[in-house]
Amino acid sequence: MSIKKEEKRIALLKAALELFAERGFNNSPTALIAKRAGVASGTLFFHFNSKEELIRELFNEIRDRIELNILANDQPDKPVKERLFSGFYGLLNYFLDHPDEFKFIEQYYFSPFNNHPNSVPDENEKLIQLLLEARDQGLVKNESILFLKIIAFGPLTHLAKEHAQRGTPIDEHTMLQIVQACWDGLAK
Amino acid sequence: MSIKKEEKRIALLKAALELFAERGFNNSPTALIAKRAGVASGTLFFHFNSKEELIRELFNEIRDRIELNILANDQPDKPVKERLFSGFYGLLNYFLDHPDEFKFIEQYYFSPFNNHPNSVPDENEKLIQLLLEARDQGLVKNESILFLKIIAFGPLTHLAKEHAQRGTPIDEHTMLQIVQACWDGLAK
DNA sequence: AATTTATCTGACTGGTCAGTCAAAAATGGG
DNA sequence: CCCATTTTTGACTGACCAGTCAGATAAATT
Repeated sequence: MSIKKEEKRIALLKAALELFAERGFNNSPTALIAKRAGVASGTLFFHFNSKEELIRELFNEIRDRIELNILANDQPDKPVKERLFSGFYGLLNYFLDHPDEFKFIEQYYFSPFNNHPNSVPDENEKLIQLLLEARDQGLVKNESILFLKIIAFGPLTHLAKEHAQRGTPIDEHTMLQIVQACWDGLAK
Repeated sequence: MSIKKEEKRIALLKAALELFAERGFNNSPTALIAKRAGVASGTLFFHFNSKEELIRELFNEIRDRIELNILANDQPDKPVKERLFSGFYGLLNYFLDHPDEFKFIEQYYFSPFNNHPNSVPDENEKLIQLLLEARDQGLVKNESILFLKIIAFGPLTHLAKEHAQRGTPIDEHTMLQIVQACWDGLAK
């Protein structure tokens, strides 16, 4: 497998991500994706068996990038509260920096692909583990994991949505406020 | 304009809503919508000029239903705090009772229709007015409307999403908890 | 260099689907 | 009942698009 090949694969995924965010899955013909990636239309089907496979692989790749980003910034020796804080902040920051990826995930979430057996993997297992740890330590309310997820991720994703969809500018102050509010909602 | 005509219009909108929730906009051919509504394929285009118009009208209708539902339950003589509480609860309840409508709205939100000039009207103006009123009265934090919206609607929509998408059962207790948590996040 | 293998190309195809339209059926007023 | 108008029908059309494939080119192997 040559380097050239990998390059084209990446160019195709990048072009697809851009177009999906701009125009949606169904409004982005494979021929257009190929064109933007600078390759012939048939090439897409050499790298991916179908448009659906391309979409799935793009999803997996993005999920991994997010997970990696969180893991990279985590400092396991720090207290759980601090780790959660920077985890939330990091996730929010990532979504604001990568609105295309956020839009893509939301589209994927509500797309038919989701109804397959192995559906909707959680994008941020690490943060959920940390939440459970915090609960065990009595730092946050002793409630169901559902409750904790809603309170923690609801505001974060809502803010990211506002930014990705309407382009609302979000300053540092607002981000910190929201992260703090998430924590307040969780804390005992 | 006969009653029969109005009936078919409604049947078409209902069939479209069901199919959109089940299969998404693009996976729901107009012929299939017509079939489920019990009319011939051409009839759809007598009632709506295009598939896009059908989608837009369906969105407007659903937005109006939600707004009406909130207004119907509002008691303007009660204190603002109480009105906000029951407003949140009512909205959450509505989404849990009408997952198809919720799914539709989310799809619409991330669809290309959204990029038109007159895009994304707020689904719940009334609640936002109440939020501002509460802020004026010093009941909630003196923060930007953006902040208030994120804290109030973030958890609500996230819970509705969980229910609509994965079918997670939501009991009364959880609903009240979430509404309470929203308030706690807002309150001074 | 010759040969095999991997990668790429773009014209083409078969299927799908939004939207049309001529003719049929239903409605309603006089 | 007659005629005009509204509403419905479903076969049809033209555009679009995912995916194919035969042949071209580049890379790797001998």
